[in-house]
Amino acid sequence: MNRSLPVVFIMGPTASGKTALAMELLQHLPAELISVDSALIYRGMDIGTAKPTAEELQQAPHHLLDIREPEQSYSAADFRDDAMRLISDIQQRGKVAVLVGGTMLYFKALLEGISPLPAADSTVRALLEAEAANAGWPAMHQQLAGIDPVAAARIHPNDPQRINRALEVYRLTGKTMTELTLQKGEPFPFKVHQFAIAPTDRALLHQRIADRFEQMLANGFEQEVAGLKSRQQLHADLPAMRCVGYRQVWQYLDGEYSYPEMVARGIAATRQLAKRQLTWLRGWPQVTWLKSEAEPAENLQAVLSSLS
RNA sequence: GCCCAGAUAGCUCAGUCGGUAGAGCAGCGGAUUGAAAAUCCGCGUGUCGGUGGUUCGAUUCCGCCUCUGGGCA
Repeated sequence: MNRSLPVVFIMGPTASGKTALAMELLQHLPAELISVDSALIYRGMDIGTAKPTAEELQQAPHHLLDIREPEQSYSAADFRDDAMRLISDIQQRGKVAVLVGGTMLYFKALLEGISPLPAADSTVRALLEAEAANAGWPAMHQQLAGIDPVAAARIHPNDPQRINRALEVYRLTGKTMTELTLQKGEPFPFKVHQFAIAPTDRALLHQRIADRFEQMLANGFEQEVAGLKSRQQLHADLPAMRCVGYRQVWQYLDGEYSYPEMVARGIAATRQLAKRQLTWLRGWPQVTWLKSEAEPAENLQAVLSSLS
């Protein structure tokens, strides 16, 4: 394996122009793209995820797109396995792997590796959910405090997802999450050049988000969700159906609120996603910042020159 | 033109029996180890529409004005 070839990360909040930059890069570099996005993995979720179009994909194929049905699960660990394998493959073809996306936990899992924790187990999760429905999450948090006080101190009593996971780990292995995470993950073995792209002005990002959401609706987003909603095996609690925009359109179709309110909520949810992505990126080590509003050639040049 | 009801945070609204005010949403900051576009935590000064009056003191009571709904003409 040729480990002297660099890997490029292009990170950034939603609607910042990551895809455009990656596609531009592909014109000037022998490279392949890997998507780092927990929503783009789903087949049939195209409009609301702002998935690159068929023509764009023709010109710039992305790995890790359309690899799951909406009812299937995926995880940071799955992503890490997939991405590591793909990077090796790409390098063996003598090309640069360019990872583009906004799912920051996935980038982190790649960079720092992950501790040897058990995979999610839907049976155990369902059991814990049932217990929680009965006893309440505060009681579950107390239970966790008895098993793994360090984790309980770290996890807020109102955070059902993390309480559930910590209890799941214990029931599956008989070991606490705290004990298991003592063993750190494998750090990223490749040389990496990291870029983050975002508008300098938050108001500009908000404008781009609003414009894009309206465009999605004009492109038939509502019909896309209606189609998913009609599928027997899909329901509102699925991770895929909790994606930004999909959740709001689903609820609108259920009559929970009006069309204008759906639009407002969808846009707000997207802004909140972008803010969380920026929180990850702020203070991210060794990252070079690019501006969404800069000339494409300028950003392209910044990336290319770092590689030479 | 007349009558009624409103006018308080970016939005929707609550409230102050007169002692300058607080919720939800939005927004902002943060956390983040197999659900992560998820999940969770923290942050509330705003001429209380304007202007006169009563009062030790008015966002609160009274008058007038402006604007917005609704009704009558």
